[in-house]
Amino acid sequence: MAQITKSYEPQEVEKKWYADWLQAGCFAGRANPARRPYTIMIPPPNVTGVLTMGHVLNNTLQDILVRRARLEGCEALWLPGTDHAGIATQTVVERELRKEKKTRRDLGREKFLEKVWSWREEKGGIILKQLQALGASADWSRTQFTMDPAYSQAVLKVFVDLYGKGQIYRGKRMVNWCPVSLTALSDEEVIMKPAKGFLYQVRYELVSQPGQFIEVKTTRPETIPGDVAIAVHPDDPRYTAFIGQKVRRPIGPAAEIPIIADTAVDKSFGSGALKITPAHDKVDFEVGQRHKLPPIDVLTADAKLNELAGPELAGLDRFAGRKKAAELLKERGALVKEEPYENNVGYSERADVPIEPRLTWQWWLKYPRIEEAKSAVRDGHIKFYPERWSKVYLHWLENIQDWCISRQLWWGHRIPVWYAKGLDKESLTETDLADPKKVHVSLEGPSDPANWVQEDDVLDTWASSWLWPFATLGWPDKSVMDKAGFDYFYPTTTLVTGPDIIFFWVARMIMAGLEFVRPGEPLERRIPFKHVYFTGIIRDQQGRKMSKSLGNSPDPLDLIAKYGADGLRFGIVSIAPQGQDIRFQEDRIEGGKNFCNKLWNACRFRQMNGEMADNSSLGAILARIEPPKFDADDHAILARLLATTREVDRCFAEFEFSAAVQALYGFFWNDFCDWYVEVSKAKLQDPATKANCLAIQDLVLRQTLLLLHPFIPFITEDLWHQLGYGAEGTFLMRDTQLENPSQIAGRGLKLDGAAAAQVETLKAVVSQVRAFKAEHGEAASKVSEFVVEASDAHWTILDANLTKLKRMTGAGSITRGAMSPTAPATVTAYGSWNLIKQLKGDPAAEKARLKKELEAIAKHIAGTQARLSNEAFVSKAPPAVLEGARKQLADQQAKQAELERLLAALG
RNA sequence: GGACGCUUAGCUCAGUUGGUUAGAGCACGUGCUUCACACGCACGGGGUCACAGGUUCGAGUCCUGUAGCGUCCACCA
Repeated sequence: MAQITKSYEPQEVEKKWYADWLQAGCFAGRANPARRPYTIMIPPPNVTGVLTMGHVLNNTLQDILVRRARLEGCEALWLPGTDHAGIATQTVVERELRKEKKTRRDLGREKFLEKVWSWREEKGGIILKQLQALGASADWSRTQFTMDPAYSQAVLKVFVDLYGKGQIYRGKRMVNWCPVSLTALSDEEVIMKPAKGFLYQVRYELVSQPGQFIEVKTTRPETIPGDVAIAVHPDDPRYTAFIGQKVRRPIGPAAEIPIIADTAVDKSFGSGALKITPAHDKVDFEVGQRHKLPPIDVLTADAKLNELAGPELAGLDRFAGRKKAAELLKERGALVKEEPYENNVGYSERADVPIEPRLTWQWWLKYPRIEEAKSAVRDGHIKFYPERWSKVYLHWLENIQDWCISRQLWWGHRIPVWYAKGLDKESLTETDLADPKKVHVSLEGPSDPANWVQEDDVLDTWASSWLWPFATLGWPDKSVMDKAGFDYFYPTTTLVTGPDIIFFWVARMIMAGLEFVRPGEPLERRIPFKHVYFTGIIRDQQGRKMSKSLGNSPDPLDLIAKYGADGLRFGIVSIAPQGQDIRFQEDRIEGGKNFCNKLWNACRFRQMNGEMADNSSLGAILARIEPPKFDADDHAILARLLATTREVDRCFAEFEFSAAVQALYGFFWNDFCDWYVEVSKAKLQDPATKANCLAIQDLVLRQTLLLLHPFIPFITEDLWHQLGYGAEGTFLMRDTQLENPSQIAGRGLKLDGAAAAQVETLKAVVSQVRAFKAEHGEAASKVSEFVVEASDAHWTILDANLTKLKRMTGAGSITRGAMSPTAPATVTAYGSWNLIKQLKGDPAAEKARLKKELEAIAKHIAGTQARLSNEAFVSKAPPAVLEGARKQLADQQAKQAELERLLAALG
């Protein structure tokens, strides 16, 4: 066996093991009835994306879950893939085209799509390669892409199916229009942002009473040419007389428009009168509908004013038009007032410009299974972690609106609808739409394609990714599903994602699963996943979201190069408590690396301290352990090992990853390295205790590697083999099962519970003695001589641990005897320790020190006594607490007495 | 306007059902090239747990309110 190197160098180790795992097919998930399935579908990143810190966290957690599942004996499937990301990808390619001074229309649909595909060939999958560098144990042979032929078939089938069920319809309605991307957007893709502007107070002259006006307030004077009415509240006494009268539109084509009454008007806002512009506002549109007032659209698709806005405004961009309209109003004396105003404006998420409410023909989806989707979460078939997100989810479902699923883009799934040639698509009626001679909807398309024209629009990306949990397993093709193990792996076990896509993706997947999978079967067989773990968002030091545009996100690959993939994984998980946003700190990643190095060196220490014995199985190690030779430290370390194992179990059950990491860190670094390994140094010198001590180390290291493996897979796999835990050709990650503590405890080991408490006390004593030395100017490494005055019981304990204690306190000798009154002493839980090298201690200083300590203890005693003399406390506190307080008082008083005795001895 | 989250050491954060003197990592100070590890060891300084009330024998923890920060939802032009 090769000697373990002095420090851990991750690069070679990571490369080697990832290649070996791939080579051996360790990541494959295959239906295996002998095991429980554990399934995770990756939230598919954008196909042309690159790895961000958010991906690192998200995918590390998924990898942790599947690796742990494997160790628990599950058949784990982590299915990877990418999303075609319609708008995002198309935007990127169009930007490239613009460098050549071309637009997608110059190329035409077909050529443009070729370009996108070749872009995808070039950049696609980079992110998956990056995930491999992170150690992701996904089944790459199953990699899916939402534009793959089979996946696309599933998407189109769903469209046809829902259309057949009447859940999908075409309608001319108000949509959120992005004037840059030139497409409709769903409500979820619109972000409300406060925008600074002006509130213009405008007066409209009454036709019948010249010189009389009605005033309205608006932020968008450029849409006045599109006004079709002025609305007031029917119950507003100020305006009762105005209802039914007409006013003149102050700018744009001359027109007389009516004053109408509608309850949508808020009496208390502004003047209480509202201009009605049905083509450019959702509420106005509804009002217009109610009053049968046809909309006048004064904007073009890219948000310039058109000829309907009148010659003064036509051709202007909407913002220039706004200024111009205000000027025109002023000139005509119609502008009463103009005041700075801040209101919320909807922005296009992708293009970051204000969206326009726009009346267009679109395809709409009435969500299926809304009620079932609610109960799936409400009744606990799907559990959210943290639970509070379920409230957000339910609230959204309560207020759900039809989903605009068509996009005026080219990159995406083209909608499987054909219109009869020559049909005027702009003026379709309900009857036309229902007529199969005019509108054809099918997977195969019409049999006489020459007579038909296919719909130009494509589907919203989310209208493909909402099928991810089952379309990736071959749905709806029965033979592919069987091959993929659909029956075995669905429903998936856990979804790991960010709360920012709870509506976009999570809720929709739930509805899709309920609608399409295993129709007629119980809800719990149709849901797409059982657990949803919502990660926090990674922020920078200033608390800003990490994003490419801000450039505040470190490149994960740089971090891997610097700290190793394991270091990065350990670090990121340790700062990611459940459901809380994370402020990224690189020093935590460094901490991860340092932990790996610590682990490495502890194994190195084991290897340097004796021949490796039979480590081939847990049983083999347990057979080498000799319980009769156990001392308190042996009992204590194994008890802590079992407790840590249980704690990690609990953490996995409750998705508390950072708590698991902290538990393992504390156990390994503090309990094992700082104490057990240190006391081992004495035990290893003694042939009588050496073999048992090494066996215990082997047991602890083995279990620690198993527990740590999901978090830091590379180094644990490597050390697993270096220490002989795994045979050649086998893998920790694939061929090993995590045994639970009761099994370990069940192999003839009776752990003494009291030993742990004794070790804790010994640690405190050692710590106190070290501090005592430091206080008196003796370096920890300096050999000191101690005389201890202790009770028989305490001395017995000290005596039993003498060699270790000498090493831990840096003592040449620790003897029992009478104290020197002049040498400094410290009162510990196990006797008073006298530092006799300092015979010439300064009695005055020593006195002062003791007095200070006495003062402190007196305070504590007073506090404890006060509690104990409180009648209510004594009668109401639980016995354990009461007893604890009494014992505390006794200890404090004993210490006080001892301090007083020392003080008296000083004279 | 509604909902949710956060506020604990200089920084980033833990703190399970209320129970001794509130913890960790980093940073800081002192001392250590001790035969696993300086990516380390030992010791130390540092907190009126945002604020104000309340419940309780006992509150960082439960309740009410206030403030600040953040997120989401919402058709006030």
